[in-house]
Formats: sequence, C-alpha cells, structure tokens
Amino acid sequence: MAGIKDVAEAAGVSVATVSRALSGRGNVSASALAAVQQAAAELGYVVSSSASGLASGRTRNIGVLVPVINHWFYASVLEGICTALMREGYDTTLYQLSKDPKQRDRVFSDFLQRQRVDAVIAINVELSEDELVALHALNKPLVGVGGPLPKVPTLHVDDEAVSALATEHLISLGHSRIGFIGGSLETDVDFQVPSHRRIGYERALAQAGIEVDPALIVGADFTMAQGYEVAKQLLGNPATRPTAVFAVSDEMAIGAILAARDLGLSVPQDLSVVGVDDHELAALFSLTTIQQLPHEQGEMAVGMLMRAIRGQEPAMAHQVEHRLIVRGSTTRPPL
Amino acid sequence: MAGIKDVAEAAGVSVATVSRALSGRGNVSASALAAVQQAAAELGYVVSSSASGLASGRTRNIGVLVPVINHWFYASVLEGICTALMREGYDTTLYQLSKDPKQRDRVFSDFLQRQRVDAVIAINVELSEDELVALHALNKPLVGVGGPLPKVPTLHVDDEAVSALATEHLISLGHSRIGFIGGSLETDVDFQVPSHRRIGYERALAQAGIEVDPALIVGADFTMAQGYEVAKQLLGNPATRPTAVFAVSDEMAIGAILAARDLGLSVPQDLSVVGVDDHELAALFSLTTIQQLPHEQGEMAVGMLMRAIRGQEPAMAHQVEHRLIVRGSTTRPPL
DNA sequence: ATGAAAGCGCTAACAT
DNA sequence: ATGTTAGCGCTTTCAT
Repeated sequence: MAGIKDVAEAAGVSVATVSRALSGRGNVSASALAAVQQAAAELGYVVSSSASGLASGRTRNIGVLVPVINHWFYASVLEGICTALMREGYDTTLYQLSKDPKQRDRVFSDFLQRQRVDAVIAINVELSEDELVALHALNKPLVGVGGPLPKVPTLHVDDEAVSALATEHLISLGHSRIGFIGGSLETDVDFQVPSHRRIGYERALAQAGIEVDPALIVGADFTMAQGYEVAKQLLGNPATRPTAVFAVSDEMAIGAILAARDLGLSVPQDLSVVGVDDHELAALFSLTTIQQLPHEQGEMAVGMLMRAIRGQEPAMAHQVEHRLIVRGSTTRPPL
Repeated sequence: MAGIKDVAEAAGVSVATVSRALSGRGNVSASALAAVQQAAAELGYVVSSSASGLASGRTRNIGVLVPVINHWFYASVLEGICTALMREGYDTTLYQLSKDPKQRDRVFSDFLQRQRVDAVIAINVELSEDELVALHALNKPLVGVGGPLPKVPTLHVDDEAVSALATEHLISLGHSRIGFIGGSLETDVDFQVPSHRRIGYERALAQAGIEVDPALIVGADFTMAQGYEVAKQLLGNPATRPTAVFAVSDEMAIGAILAARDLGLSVPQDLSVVGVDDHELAALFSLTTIQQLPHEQGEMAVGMLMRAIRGQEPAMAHQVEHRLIVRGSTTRPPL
C-alpha cells in the first residue's frame, strides 16, 4: 500500500503538499498539483479513511437510518442516496432500526457514536424522545426523508395535498361514495403520513359538500395483501359498496383492484381506484396514482446534506413535488 | 467526547488496560475489567472508529456490493446482512455497482481502496476480469451471495435442482406441455442463474421422456411486467398453449397468472403456474413456488465472513436449502 | 496483569 | 506556495 510519503517522494514535494493537492484544500501550484496527481495515479495511492478521518475529523461517510430496506419506498430512497453520495465521493453506511429496543439502543449509543459518519439521513423513521435527543447530540448535519421528525429538516410530499388531489380527481369524475384505505394505527412504519392523508381526503370531501361516511374508511399496513383483505370487506356488500376507492399506497390500491376482480367487479367500470406512489407495478395495473419520486427525494436529501456539511446553509424542511398520473383505473361512476 | 484517557483516569488504570478491557484482547483482571466497564458506561465512552482503525487495521465495517437495491431479492439479502452484522457490532457500508463504467471503476479504484472495510460481500454482481482482480487484490475476506463469482466462496441455491424440482412437480401432476419463462440474455443482473435454471428444466423434461419444445421457452427480465408480456404471447394461441408454466422468479410467475386471467384462463384449472423465490406476494396469488430464503442467505454470508475474519476457517462455497411450497396455482392438467 | 511509549497515516497550524 | 512538525485517539509491543 502506497502511503502519502511515497507519493511525496515520487512527486518531489512534501507530504503536506500532497495532502493539499489531493484534497483541494489550501494553495498548490499547478506544477505541484500535476506532479502529485501523476505520482498518486502511478502508485495507485488512495488516502486511508481512518488516518484522514482521525486527523481531520471528516470521514466522507454518511449514516442512513431506515426502519426496513425491503420495501419499495425505502429501497428507492436509499438508491437515490447511495447514487448521489457516491457521486460526491462519500460512502453510505446503513443502520437498520428494528423494533427491538436493545438493537435500537445500540444504534444510538454505539454505532452512531463511533465517529464513523459526518452526517445522518433518516428515512421515515419514528424516533422516541430519547432517540431524538441522542441524534441531535451528535451535533452533525441531519436530514429526514418522509415522515417529519421534530427539529429535523425533512423532505417530504405534502400528504394532505396528495390525498386531496386524489380525492378531488374522483369527485370531479362524479363519484361521491369514495372509499378510503388508509394506514392502520399500529403501523408506525409510516407514522404521521396516514393521518395527514386522511385529513386531505376528508377535506376534499368536505369542500365538495360530501359527508364523510366512516363505514367507507378502513385501514391497512400499506401492503398489497392487506389492501386486498380490507378492500374485500369494503366492497363485499353491494348495498353499501363505494363506487371508487382511494388507497394511500399503490400496493394497497393494487390489492383493492385484485379484490374487486375476485368479487366480479370490473375496474374502472364498476369501481374506480386511485393510489399514491407511482410504484413500479402501477403501470402494469393501469393504476391512476399520485406520483412521488423517492429516488429523487434521496438525491435531494444528499444535496441538502452536502450544503450543510460545507456550511453553505443550514438544511431546511422542504416539500417535494407530486403529480396526478391518470391511467385506466379511474372513470365516471356506474350509472 | 470522552476519550480513552478519561476512562483510564476514571477507572484508575492505564489506557492500555482500558483498550484491552474494552476490546477483549489480552489479559485483564476481573477487577480492572469491571472498573473500566463502569467508567466507560458512566462517561458514555465509545471507541473512535478512525483511531481504532488506524491503530489496529481493523475497521469493524463490511462493504456490500449490490447491482440494485430496489428489488426483493437484493433488499432481502441486504436486510439479512445488515441485521447479522449489527449483531456482531459491525457496520454495513453499501456500494451500488451501476452499469456506468466510470462509476464502477471508482468503486474498485477509490471506494474499496480507502481501507474503510474489513471484508466484502458481493450480492449477485457480475464482475469483469479486472474488477475481480481488484477485488482479490484487496486481500480481504470475500463472500458472494447469489450468482457465483470465480474464486469467491459463494452462497447460493442449486439453481439446476430448483428448476428440476419445479418441473418435476408439474410433470408429476400429469403435465407434459410445460412452458418456461427464464431470464433473457441481456439481463446480466442475474447472470448464470438463468442458464442453470434452464438446464434444470430441460433435464427434468428429459428424464421424464418429454421432448423440449423451443416454442415453449421464453425469456424475460425477472419483473412482473415482463413476465406478463411474455406469458401473454406464450398463452395466446390456444392451439399451442402449454398446460403449465414454470417461471424462474415469482414476480414473473405472478405476471403469468395475471396474463392468464386477462386471457380468460383460470389458474390452476386451465393453467398451472410455478415460480421461484417465495416472494412476499406469492401467498396472495396462491402461487406454488420453490422457496429460497434470501434474508437467511444474508445472515449466513455474515457468518462465513466472521469466521474468515477471525481466521477460524477460510470461507467456502456453500449451497443453501430450497424447498417446494405447494399452493393453489398448480393442479392436474385440464382433461 | 499492567503500564510506558512507539507508532498507525494523515491533516493543519505555523513558519518560511 | 511549500515544508516542518505536532498531534488526531487509539492499539500493541515490550518491559516489568
């Protein structure tokens, strides 16, 4: 392993100059820069992250907190983060926060305390008061994606507006009996998001002068399987069946489409369905949805962090765009 | 930030003893151990990874190479790895290998050279000759999960046996016209796996004395959408339609089920379908499948790596279990 | 079993 | 613009 000394020797300069040339901090003449770069390339020199980190306090590594990985939203955000960080020359270190309190504890008391990361991105994690305190005590730039964290600048769609838009789309088509498949209370994975989305739905109904019917509101855990289950209950009784369903995730919306099919209902003739996400499966099911772009959210989060790290500006909360994508799952209500 | 000196002082011992006590290397008396542990706990002392890494050469961090994150198999393996590593006190650093050659290059020439990781796990990545050389040149423990890498001990299911089992299941039900939805040649994401799976399919047919019909063999990219597309072609012509389909991933199998439905075919009455994976959606579609457990594969990979790191044994290639899970998508062929 | 001290490979303050 | 050098916070050898 070539070290900085070897490069200095080969380039005929001091180690300080090599350090300056390679890190871009401090003044280096063009000739020295060139000599250093060539020597480094020839020797295959790469700075040791431990040594550099110890001396400078900067690790070029970002910690990412996620509740789960194996889920479209989280995995998409993570990909965006990873791609953007790599472009900046940063590593991505992953900390999965399970429900196990001991394991969670260790993340905050050990893993994040090791000085391995320069900053932290939290993807839609719900933290206890203590955990939040611990996170802030790190005294490092912090950015959230998804569920808003108290005192943490967060990137997220306007959940109320998303729901209102979806609901308004159905109302504008002539629907008035609109079912709502929201999150369930136990699902802390998407904390806060569920309630905001429900508020948007009710607001849109209210604005259209439609009364909220509690019988049309059900909850599920954001998965296709549970979406299917609750939709079957919601749609099973022909007397009370809604003419449209708004599900707060595409996976649940697809579950509802499958349930409708199994009940002999055609989508969209007998039932219109709208989801949220623009999941990769949405097109296959011709699902009308409100698009959010998690990959882009991940990249934006990195952008915010980089600016904060460079001290250019403190990160600030930020709403990201959403838009209605109309596909084949919505139409006018049956006569 | 409390440092090792503070702990030493508080515990009334030298820094060397603190280091030994906390790392479990070298002899420490029970009394010194207790004093150190208490002092460390009181001060909230956590070793600095940079300082420890620089001095010892060990980082307590593992690099994970993945081609994509947002995919059931990869995300599941990653979760398993992350969980298991955390249990061992290790961090997980993620390197996504895109198709962009410059970006890939940087992973091998920069990111992995920074001495930030003690070992590397590669999940189903296909590497060029140069990349393999670079990886081995790290001189660190290496383990693969999924697609076998030359000279890298790898954990994977026996793809031929998986396919043979799925095909034999259909044959035993009485099917002889069995369609095959395999991988496509361009799909390097799952390199090698596709061809092994096809071999197993053909072997099972041959053993049953059934001739391979090339018209029944199609390829897709492992996604539900493409599975749907190719299945429609395969099933569209009633004259040549198979009575069963074996798809080498559950997502493609589900795509085939959806295609069958849209063609007015009932599963399993008109068409039996078998997949591979035991994807989280398999149960919802009542899909018969060959289960592989990627989460467990991730955990096992960590186990192998830990043993290699501790010098207990060199990691060795290893086949992981698979088993047939019979659900409702397979039955006897129509009369 | 313990302590003193020499690095680990780099960065940054200081001097020139 | 460049070099000299003192750490960064720990581990480990060596001595005891």
